[in-house]
Amino acid sequence: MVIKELENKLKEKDIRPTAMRLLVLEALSGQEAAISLSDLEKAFEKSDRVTLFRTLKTFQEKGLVHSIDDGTGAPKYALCEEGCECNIERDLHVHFHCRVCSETFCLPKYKIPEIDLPGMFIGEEANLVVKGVCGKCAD
Amino acid sequence: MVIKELENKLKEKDIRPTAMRLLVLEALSGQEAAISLSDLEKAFEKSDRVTLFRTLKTFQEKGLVHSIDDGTGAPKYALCEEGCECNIERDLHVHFHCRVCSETFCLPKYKIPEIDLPGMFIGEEANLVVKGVCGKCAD
DNA sequence: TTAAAAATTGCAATGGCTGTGCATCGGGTT
DNA sequence: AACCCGATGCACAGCCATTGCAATTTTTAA
Repeated sequence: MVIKELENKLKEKDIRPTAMRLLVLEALSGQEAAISLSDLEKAFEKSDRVTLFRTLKTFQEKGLVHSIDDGTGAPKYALCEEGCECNIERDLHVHFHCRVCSETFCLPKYKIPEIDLPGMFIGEEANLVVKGVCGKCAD
Repeated sequence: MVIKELENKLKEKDIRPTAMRLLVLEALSGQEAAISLSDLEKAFEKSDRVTLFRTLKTFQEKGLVHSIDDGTGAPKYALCEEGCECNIERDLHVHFHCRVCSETFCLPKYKIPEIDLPGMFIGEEANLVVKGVCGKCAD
């Protein structure tokens, strides 16, 4: 049963599986692209914005999702992949933002290259967003 | 005379040199780090936020400054350097954001490496922000 | 030099977004 | 069953970019 799988996914991360959270997790699972809080709100018209906000916050704290700042002003959220180390170390993978459909994709296979900074700077994390046109919008 | 230099800088970029603009340009010139609209507003308490906003927008359109999204929610602005091609092609250089003093620096010598994207993605520009601690705050 | 036109500026206000305080609800525990 | 604690929903505050409009300043033209 699919609901069971979602439940387990939450329990694995030490998140109490409420109805709301199962729905949000399901929505995130069905998405290829990262989604913003507003996107979620549109998908769940019946629910409160703040609840969704806090749900995402909880997911993030527990390491179930990571947030992406793609420069649109609104953070986007995506499920962490198997090997996602976004909460352990720096978030290393590249994100792609399509200027046509405004969707943002994780490119987990593409890591951010090391940057040799000038001596006085100590780098801790890095965020690389490539903008352009995605496959769906290119045709 | 210094004012003359600032004036020329504006005229070069086809910007009409008003008092406001000269002051903003002067403020930008004196800064090593990139500054936000709010920073500017604090420096010019007598002037209106919207005017400063539009001044920066004009500067940006004319290629005098470029804006940086360092993930703090508020865009920051920095003067374009000699070889800055931010409006011609993609903005290639790296920015550094200090989590202690919240300042953002341009690292014009550090270019964003080319990323080989999966076939369906067409990259047009890229934004790389490294976060950490700057020299002033490291001590 | 003066009048008209255009650009700039300042004020008021809007809309989008994150985030907080507080009361309520519901599920789990004793 | 009574209790407790976390989750939820509502109201609201705060920050930011952005627009409309009127007043002012600067440029252009006569």
